[in-house]
Amino acid sequence: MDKTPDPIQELVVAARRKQILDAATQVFAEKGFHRATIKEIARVAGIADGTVYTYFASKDEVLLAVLDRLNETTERKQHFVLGSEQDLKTFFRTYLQQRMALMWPNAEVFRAVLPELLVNGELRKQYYEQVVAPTIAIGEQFLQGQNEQINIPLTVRAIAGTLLGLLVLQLLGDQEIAQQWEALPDVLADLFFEKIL
Amino acid sequence: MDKTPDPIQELVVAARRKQILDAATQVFAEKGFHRATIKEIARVAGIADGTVYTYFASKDEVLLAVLDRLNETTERKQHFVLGSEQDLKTFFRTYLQQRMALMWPNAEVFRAVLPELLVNGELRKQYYEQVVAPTIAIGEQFLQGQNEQINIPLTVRAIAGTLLGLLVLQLLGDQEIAQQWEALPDVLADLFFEKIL
Amino acid sequence: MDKTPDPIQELVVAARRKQILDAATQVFAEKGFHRATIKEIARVAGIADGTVYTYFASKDEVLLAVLDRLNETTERKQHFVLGSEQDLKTFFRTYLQQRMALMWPNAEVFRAVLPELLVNGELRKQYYEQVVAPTIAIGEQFLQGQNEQINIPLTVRAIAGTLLGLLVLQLLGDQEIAQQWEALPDVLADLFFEKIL
Amino acid sequence: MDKTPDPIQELVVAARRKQILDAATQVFAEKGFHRATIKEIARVAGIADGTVYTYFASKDEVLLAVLDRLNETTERKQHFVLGSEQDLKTFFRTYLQQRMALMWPNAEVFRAVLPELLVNGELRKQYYEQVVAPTIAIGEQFLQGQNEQINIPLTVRAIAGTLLGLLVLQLLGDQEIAQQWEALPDVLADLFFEKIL
DNA sequence: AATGAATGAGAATTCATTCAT
DNA sequence: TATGAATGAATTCTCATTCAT
Repeated sequence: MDKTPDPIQELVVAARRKQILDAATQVFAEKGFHRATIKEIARVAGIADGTVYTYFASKDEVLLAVLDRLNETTERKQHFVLGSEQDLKTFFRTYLQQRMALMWPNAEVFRAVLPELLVNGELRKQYYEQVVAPTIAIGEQFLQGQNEQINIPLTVRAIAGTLLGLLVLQLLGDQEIAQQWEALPDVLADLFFEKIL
Repeated sequence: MDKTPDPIQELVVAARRKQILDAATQVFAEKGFHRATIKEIARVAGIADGTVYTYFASKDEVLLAVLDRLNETTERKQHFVLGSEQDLKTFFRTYLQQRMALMWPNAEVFRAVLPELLVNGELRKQYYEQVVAPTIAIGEQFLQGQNEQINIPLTVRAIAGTLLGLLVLQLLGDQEIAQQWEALPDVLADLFFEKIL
Repeated sequence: MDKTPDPIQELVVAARRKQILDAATQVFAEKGFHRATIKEIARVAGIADGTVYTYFASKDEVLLAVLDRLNETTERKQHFVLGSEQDLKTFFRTYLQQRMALMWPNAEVFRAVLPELLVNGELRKQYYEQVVAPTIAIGEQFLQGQNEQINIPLTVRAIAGTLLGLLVLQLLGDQEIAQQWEALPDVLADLFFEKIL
Repeated sequence: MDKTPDPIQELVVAARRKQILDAATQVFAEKGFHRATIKEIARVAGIADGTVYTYFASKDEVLLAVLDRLNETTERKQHFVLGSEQDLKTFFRTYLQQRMALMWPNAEVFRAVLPELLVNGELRKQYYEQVVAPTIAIGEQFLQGQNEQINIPLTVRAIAGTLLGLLVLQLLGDQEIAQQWEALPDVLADLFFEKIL
């Protein structure tokens, strides 16, 4: 009586979900969560309005799923980095490159998600615990033992904040960042590890 | 038929506008732009729904005005800094202190405004030109001639981004930043001007 | 800041509520609760859809209010009877006349309300406690001491049920009852108090 | 091209219809016609949504069929009574016992069907002609010649109404009737045939 | 025949905006 | 000018029904 896990069905379902989430991501990014309508998401996905509700219980769930997918991408690829260790600056630059390779392509998703994240307490909490806090924790572990003098929590947050802030700046319309983003890892590595100022 | 510029009237009008904008700022910050209703803004302002439309053409205009007021505050107080010059690090720390004294109290307004800024192209452009671009320009002027080696545009954006990113991190629920924000100028000055890592 | 009880406003509000409830009663009676739409109720009331929600929080509340109004009518006029006492049969006939004078004009409201009453547990409970139970209780008090032999609870329910059943029969399309309803008090008085069968 | 009346097929079809009608009866009784969904009826029947439409043209048809089945049951078993005749009171009590044995188990079906009956003119007409009118006619025949004084049509309707009303009272939540329903035939026989009041 | 995903019409509800008082 | 009731467009979500597999 229960769900027989038909592997073909699962593929179809996964494909449909992806189709809807892709559409939702695009429409959210263009219009923001509230101005986006199920009608338009369905239109972009090339399906009927009602079909969205076969795969997601509500518009909120669609947003959640968009967010989840973002996390999954982030999490899955994060591991590569942790093994390779050299001097801190080189490591940092490599880490940045990878981090940014993940963030930048998803910049537009961010535009879609950040607004709700800022305003929706429940969502925010979930995102902070699942994505932000772990990232910061990793950074804090790294700085542990590096330098006794520094305020580790704030320093880590400053560095994480720099990446986040640059992303937001770009979303706010800054062209320079978009154009030179490949140069950013070097610039930031210099900024944080050399006495350039 | 022309507008008689009655100075008393103007005062009354200004006071009413402020009353509405204060309420709007608060409600936008609590609920975000879309979830905020004119009814609630009016309620918080202690006036009738319709009265809002005597002073603002639409809900969008109210948001615009909230944003404008934020800009004005920022701009007006920005000048103070420019005169006093000492060594760069000290100056930077002082600058940060002032900048943050402006930004942090308005953090919640940011929560309300940023989502719309990210999503509303018109608004975004206006904000970028009026607030972001000038700020960056000032930074670029400062770095000009400091150090020939560095990528000035990106470095300035990185520094500005750090502030912005820390603000967003805080809005995303980070407690550490909120608790230690007074320590931030020192931490950042060290991070950028000393070789601490 | 709170509600200033403006007597004129209250009249207007009461009139509007009545206007909506009249329309709702009619549409509920014609189509039943579920098939009735707010759109049609508003149309019959001669107002816009949204206006209904100025006076009632939801469609359910409209039904509740229709029901309440039915109760009020019933309660208010019930008192007349209780004082006048003669022989039981005469009293019963008089009581029936009054009861039916209340029920028959509201027959169509019943058609509207009964379906929901049968299906909606919450509503049903409220209706039973507020209307049915008190009516039965009154009947039981009357029979108390009349005749020791009889099963008072069931007898009272049978008599009340007869009235209710005749109403339902009529709602089911019986013409005879509708045509002769003025003869019913006599017929029932004979049926219950004379040995006619 | 013609329909081949395969007897085995017919059995299968009949079994499926019963399966669906049983499920529908249950779900209608629980939730009422409108709140019941084809999805749930199918789930309870253990089949797919679409399959319902292989056996019934629409949700309305399912209701019709539930009602029809109710009628058939009632009609089929009604005949037994007509032969056995004794004194009227005894006969009446016996008749009641049988009638109630038919009605009470189907009380919950009534809850589902009555609302639609009250509201749906077509259904109502059909039900009245097929079930109510014949029952009343039988009663009228019985009273014919019993007593010249009485208003036969109304008296019969009163008696039938009593049964119907008691059923509705029970559906409205009355516990007493449900608990004592076996005593009802005696109570009613006394009420109608003895001068107890 | 059976399935159940897809469809899309339709319903309740919200809320920015208008306008008579 | 201030009011707040009235408006009705727009939105989310439901569910009877269809139809390709």
